[in-house]
Amino acid sequence: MRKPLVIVVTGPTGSGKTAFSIRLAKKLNCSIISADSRQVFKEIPIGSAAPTNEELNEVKHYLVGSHSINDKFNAGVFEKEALKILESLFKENNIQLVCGGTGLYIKALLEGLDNIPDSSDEIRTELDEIWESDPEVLKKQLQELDPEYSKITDLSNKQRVIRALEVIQLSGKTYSSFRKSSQKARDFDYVILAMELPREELYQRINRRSELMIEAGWIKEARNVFPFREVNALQTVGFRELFEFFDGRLSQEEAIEKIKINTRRYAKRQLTWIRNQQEVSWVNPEIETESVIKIIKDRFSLDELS
RNA sequence: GGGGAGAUAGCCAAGUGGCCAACGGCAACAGACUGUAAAUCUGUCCUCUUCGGAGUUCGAAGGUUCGAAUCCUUCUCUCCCCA
Repeated sequence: MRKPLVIVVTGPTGSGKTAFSIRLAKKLNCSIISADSRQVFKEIPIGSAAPTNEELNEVKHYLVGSHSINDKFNAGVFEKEALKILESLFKENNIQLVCGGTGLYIKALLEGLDNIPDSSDEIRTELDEIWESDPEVLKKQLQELDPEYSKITDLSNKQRVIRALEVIQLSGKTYSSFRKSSQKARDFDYVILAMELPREELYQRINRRSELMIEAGWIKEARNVFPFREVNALQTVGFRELFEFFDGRLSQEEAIEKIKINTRRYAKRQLTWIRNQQEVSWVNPEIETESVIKIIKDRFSLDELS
């Protein structure tokens, strides 16, 4: 018997992944596991452009609104939870869908993360304070403690430097000693479909969607989570700008304009990742599901697909 | 009609004789990415380039000067004030 198959639907924000994946899931009679680092949080469905309740009723979704912004959620947690869900879903149907725009999460699920110690808030806070007062201290420290990683990483990238030092503190070993980039064995095959749209059209969709999200009550949603503005889950395009609006540093119009710009920039980063980190098949989000199924059939010479 | 201010690269904007292809910022484009990833960071950004350079720019046209985005003249346009 052949291995189960995971169909991954990815693409930049606003490219139409959600609608596409729901169409495909209904055809294949399977569920959808979301690979989206913000849609997991139940407090921010509007701001993360999560599937609507109607959409959620059409197809069973996992990892959408399943966690709280105060929970710890990251690529490692995602890898573990998504694998567990997949395993149980494969008992019903050996084709399943993963849909999302968080490239790192998808990579973690498909290839696995190396066994590196999990993050520690205490150490991070401590290192963060040092960085804020003088980044050079930590840069030098990393160069001494892990010259190998210092060479390949960007020392002006605070998050990278802090993570490396964090791992060193936690383990007593260098960060580079953990980084094997070894692919973990997975008992499923996968194919990645990426939504392809002309850049101009994508940007127009993003602009329009930002307005719709505001109309749908995004500002109220943001007000509700405003007290937790420091949590990682809210270091997110849109919320930051709305918080600035609440602070009185931006007018509402300015905040919305900035949201559009920053969402476009985010989409661009996603495209860079997809283009260079993964091997994907580009498809137009309007494509007929029959054509998609044909692409997959051809790839895996599957006959049981109907 | 009279008086004043200003026109700089896609946008905002600094520069008031040589160190200016022109500070900064934004947008745009490209890239990196292993537990913060909707995060974080890097590069390009007048044209051409064998990346050493070469060529054309600072509203327009003239002029002064060894040398002008910067000084002078005229013209065009924009804004403000008084009529």
